[in-house]
Amino acid sequence: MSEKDVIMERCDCNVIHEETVKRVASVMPEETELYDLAELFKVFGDLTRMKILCALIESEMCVCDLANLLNMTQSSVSHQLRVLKQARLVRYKRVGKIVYYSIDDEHVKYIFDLGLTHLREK
Amino acid sequence: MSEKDVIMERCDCNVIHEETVKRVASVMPEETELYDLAELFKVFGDLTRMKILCALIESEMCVCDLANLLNMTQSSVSHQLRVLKQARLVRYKRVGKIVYYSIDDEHVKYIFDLGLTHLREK
DNA sequence: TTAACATATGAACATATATTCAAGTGAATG
DNA sequence: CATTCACTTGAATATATGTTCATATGTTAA
Repeated sequence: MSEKDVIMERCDCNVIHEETVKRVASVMPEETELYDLAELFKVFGDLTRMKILCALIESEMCVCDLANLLNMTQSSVSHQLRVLKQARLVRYKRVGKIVYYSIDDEHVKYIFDLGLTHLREK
Repeated sequence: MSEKDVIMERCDCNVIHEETVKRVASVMPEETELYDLAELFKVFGDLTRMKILCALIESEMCVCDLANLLNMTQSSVSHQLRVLKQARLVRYKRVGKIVYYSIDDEHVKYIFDLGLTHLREK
């Protein structure tokens, strides 16, 4: 077995259903798309961010309000808002010293509700 | 300021919109429900699991097939299938030596598609 | 019952990430 | 214009988590 073969051989087991594997391989989305998708759900996958999103679905709020509502430090909230902002799930507007955050996209609520539906039906 | 007050005071900033905070607080779901929701999305928030789910949406598959399709070790796939199993996103059936995995819940596809929709509309 | 195969699992390791702490902006206000 | 307030940000730390490696389990076939 050549060195190249060794390098190529990443799996330690055999293909059992070759046709299935081929067919599924041909319809799999681009890796980058699945990566982005995982990154999106990763943002939803944290209790703090979930709470922030849930609160913002209900009402636009400033950072201080969120920190008080969630009983967290303002810094921690701000860090998480940054993550939500980068994922384009929330937007903000500055009014004087105060920064108001709100949900950026209707999909947030849909995804939120769909998750709840899944949980409650089990 | 008493010791109790110090303990209670976890936030380092003031409530600016007290009415809003009170109202939102009154409609926030139970913490445990938001926790479960975050845990659910956390499962979607990993590229490997995303690939596995995406593949299983297309077809029932055994562990070896998945490992080959995704170019991963059998062990790694098996570990992730365990996570998906615990989240009730996939189910399995044993046929002889081979274990076939499939999607356990129609919601998986809905959530998957909703995520894609969100990404593609930006 | 021994060997081979498909899969599962525990421990170790490396990496990712959430929170805290300290310090830094930017805007209003006296 | 110095101070206060709302917020941001970088670094450090602690924790969570994904992969690997070695080994164990369960099934079939020789």
